[in-house]
Amino acid sequence: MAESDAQSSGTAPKRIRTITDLAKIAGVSPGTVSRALSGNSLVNNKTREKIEAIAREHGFRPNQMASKLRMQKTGVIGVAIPLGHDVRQQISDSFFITLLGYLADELTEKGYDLMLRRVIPAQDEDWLDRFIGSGMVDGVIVVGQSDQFDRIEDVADGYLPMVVWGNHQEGQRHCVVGADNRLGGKLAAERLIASGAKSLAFLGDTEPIEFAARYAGAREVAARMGVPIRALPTHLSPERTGKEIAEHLQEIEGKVDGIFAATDTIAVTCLRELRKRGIEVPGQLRIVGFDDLPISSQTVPPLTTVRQDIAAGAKGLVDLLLRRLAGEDTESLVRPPHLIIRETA
Amino acid sequence: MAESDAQSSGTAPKRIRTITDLAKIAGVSPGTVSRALSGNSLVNNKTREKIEAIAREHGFRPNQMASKLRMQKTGVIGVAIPLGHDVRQQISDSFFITLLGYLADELTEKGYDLMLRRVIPAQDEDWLDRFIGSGMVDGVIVVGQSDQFDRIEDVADGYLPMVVWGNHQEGQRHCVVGADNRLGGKLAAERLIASGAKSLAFLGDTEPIEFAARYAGAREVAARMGVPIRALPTHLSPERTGKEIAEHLQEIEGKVDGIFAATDTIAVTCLRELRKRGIEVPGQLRIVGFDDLPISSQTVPPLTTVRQDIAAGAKGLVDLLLRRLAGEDTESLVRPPHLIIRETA
DNA sequence: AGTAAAATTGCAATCGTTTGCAATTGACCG
DNA sequence: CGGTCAATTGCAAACGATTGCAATTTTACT
Repeated sequence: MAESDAQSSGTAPKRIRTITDLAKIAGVSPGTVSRALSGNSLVNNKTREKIEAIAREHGFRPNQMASKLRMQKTGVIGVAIPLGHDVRQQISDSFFITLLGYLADELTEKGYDLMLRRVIPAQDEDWLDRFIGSGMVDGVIVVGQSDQFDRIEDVADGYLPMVVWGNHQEGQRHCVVGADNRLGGKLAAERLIASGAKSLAFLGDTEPIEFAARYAGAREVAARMGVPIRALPTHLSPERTGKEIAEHLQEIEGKVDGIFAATDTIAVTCLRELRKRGIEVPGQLRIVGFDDLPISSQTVPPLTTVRQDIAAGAKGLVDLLLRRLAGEDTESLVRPPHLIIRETA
Repeated sequence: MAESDAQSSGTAPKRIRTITDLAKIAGVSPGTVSRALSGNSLVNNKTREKIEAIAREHGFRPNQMASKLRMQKTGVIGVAIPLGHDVRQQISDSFFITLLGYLADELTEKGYDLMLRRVIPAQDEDWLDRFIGSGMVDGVIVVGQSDQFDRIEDVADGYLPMVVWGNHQEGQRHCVVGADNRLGGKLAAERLIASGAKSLAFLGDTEPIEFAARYAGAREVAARMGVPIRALPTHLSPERTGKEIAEHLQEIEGKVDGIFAATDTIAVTCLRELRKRGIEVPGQLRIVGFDDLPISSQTVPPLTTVRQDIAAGAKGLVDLLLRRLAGEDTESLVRPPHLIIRETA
């Protein structure tokens, strides 16, 4: 059966591109087509069926841009990953990536699409305003505060539908979801000390606010227990991390016997360097990580770590965001982390 | 200077929401504002500066929905991840996730935004048409063919700007980027045999077309060398994988001495199960993985694997897609994988 | 059959930008 | 000073869907 075309017979040759084309074919007005296709309105069943049939046959779908413009909402949630400290950080860090996966799940389930944007604040001061003001998204989830805490704070007052993954600070104005990093740091330090460490080190960048809090928690415990602790700064890009850790290990050999890694990723790399150097874990040196990534249970020996529940975190982010979209001014959600004792401490 | 309006003093109370508001304040027409803000057009420098100043001051940004509607392009590339076989597969599989990270990088760099959509074809037959026809994206990258080869083929003829990550088959119509899986399979089998294996097994789901090709390559080599090979089907969801592999190992104990894992993720899990059972690698059993994920160099012993260059793959996807957006009908890009010899085979 | 009420449909304005074309302004030259 | 030409600007029609309101058709009932 086929199309033919032009002035002759059969079915319409021209593709249906707009609701108006379809209306013409169906012999009704565009308004009716719109109502029929959106389902909910009051349209005669027979008309609706006819319209739907035509739409199906021609594979027609209403243009979303037009629809969204008219409806003043996009059905899209923006997810921004600011890469403040270390440009390649989060992309390779399975923590963020895993979180992203769960976010996609949750949002999809709630009927939202997800627009992903990596931002390098150093190159684009205005990233957050741009993202929000773009009119492309109904709300924003920021994954990781990076070094952008202040910028996020600035925006928070004027823009309700934003939720941030990260650390919570007394009196902050933006809504965050995250683990209690300070508590996590305490748990880690306590465990290291309990398993015999006499001198601690925090391995990782202490700039990012989440990490700073972890370190602070560890310091608090260390101070209370009279154990020394030092920070060993590390970048997060996988290429540099290995070398840096090796250097640190060289330097602290014999002086430190308990390492609290800012991240499981770092802990795993560290574990590998230790093996290279023939240092026994946990015999000579104890390690505790943070996150409890899937790999962490698979290392040799399996990693003792502080677990944050990523799936629950994602659910929390989406839940709060939806409530904010509905106008509610939600509180932050800080979940307690849990110590997972395996074999490295 | 200043705005006046309302009945009193200072700065304008009403927010600038549209280009027309701004035009009114600047005392020009909306058209001029549009031109000024888009930069490229012919507008008097002084006018432009004035307009830009006002825009900056009020934090005004043109509505993207309207702009995109008018311009008939969105600046967004859709990335679809079909979860055909195993719903939780890709989300947890670091391969896809890593690829996604690189895609985000590449697209951002080219000035595109990335809209992520997980699809469960079983629940939504129409996913690809919907995504394409939504008018939300200028082009589509499909990450993984899953079991949707045919559906993708169907669409390929009528829709140019689509590129797929996956396996290439003789005579297929859609443009893919991917590794030569069959060759990879051959490399793996050759290596296993070269390092002494006398009886092989392929560990992983053989349904997905990429995996099937890997298995086929291995079978070809095995046949040529007169070595038996069998398939041990596995799911990819991390919760089930462990148990399944354990069962397989139980069953094949002593009968198989070379395992080709469909994926590094599977290989790593397998390695762990082998350790549990006290089987020596590569002494009693050899393993080769596929992908060369970051973890793979960190296992104990480090994993021998077939490497596909994910970053290059992402670059290829984006590059081809952009060329297709420009109207070119590009060929598929199949890159040779490389054997990375470490210690498991 | 006549009429009121209910159910459908059509009309036309609207969402906020972009852009071809025409009108205006100003500069420059003889 | 008039005229020509280029540089700026304004006008108004798109882009394609949604929706309040009014007009029309059905249905229901007396």
